[in-house]
Amino acid sequence: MADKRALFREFVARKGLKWTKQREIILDEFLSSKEHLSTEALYLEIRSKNPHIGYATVYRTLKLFAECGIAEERDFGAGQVLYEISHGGDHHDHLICTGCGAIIEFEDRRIEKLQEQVAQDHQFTIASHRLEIFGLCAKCATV
Amino acid sequence: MADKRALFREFVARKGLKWTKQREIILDEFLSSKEHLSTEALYLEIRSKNPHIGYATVYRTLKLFAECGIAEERDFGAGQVLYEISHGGDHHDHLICTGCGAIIEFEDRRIEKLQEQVAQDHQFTIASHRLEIFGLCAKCATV
DNA sequence: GATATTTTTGAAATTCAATTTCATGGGAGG
DNA sequence: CCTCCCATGAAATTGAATTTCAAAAATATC
Repeated sequence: MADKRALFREFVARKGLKWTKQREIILDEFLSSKEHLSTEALYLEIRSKNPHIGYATVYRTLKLFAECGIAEERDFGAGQVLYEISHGGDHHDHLICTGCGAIIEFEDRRIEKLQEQVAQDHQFTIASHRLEIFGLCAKCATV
Repeated sequence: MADKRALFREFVARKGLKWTKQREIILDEFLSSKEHLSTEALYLEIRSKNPHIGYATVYRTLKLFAECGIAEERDFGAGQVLYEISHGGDHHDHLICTGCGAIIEFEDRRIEKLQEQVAQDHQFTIASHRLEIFGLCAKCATV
């Protein structure tokens, strides 16, 4: 994760922005998290350790992460955007458990290929895509 | 489309709701539209012919359409929900032009099959899914 | 290392669609 | 008719996202 820290520092420098204590704290907290977090959730997490950091700062910093490329914004239609750590260039999609909220990532080249074919059939140029499968994970299905 | 009208009337009766002039007008307007409409857009369209119908009524009626099954709610992440007429049981996905906003529907059984396979690999039970491909349509790509 | 310059911060305000409230109006059965 | 209960629509509320603005902090300049 050290490289992601470096990436963000470079990004901040390149854009003529400033390196602040808040950005460092938010970056560390974000990179050490494992889940898909909402701005609110990350804010609360940070708040518990650093009561002086405001929501707006977390919000703006997450936007910067996304712009920089170390984070990705995901809208699963639950009314709030979630941020996840960007895992390099390989695109992945999601299985979302409507029971417990768990989010499982997966990758399938065959599906991607078929998408390209569909796009071609419609003379459509792909910029991005998202595939989300909703249902129940193994744990929730047995309850 | 007459069958969809019948479906909604049945639904209204079954739920002990009432058949009103407003619901009839909104239903007709919705069924005669061809595009993916936001509540706001449908409201404005209806408003131009029937100034006495309120936004809340259009909003609530679209919700009823969705509950009844003659409409589907789609959230393409553009900040507002769009409604489309439900085309029977066959699921379809979308190509969304970020240039002109055009929405192209497509269907691909092979992709669906692969999704089922992925779900199985993760002991995941599918309830629904959505696949959206963003990019440029033929028209916008050449500009 | 003091000062000027520019960005950042955080509390509060604003936005915008979605959703709810509530008093009034309107169907359907008795 | 009349009574009950649902529907309507204007306005209020919600909730997340986003912006504002004055004070504070970081970098550049001398």
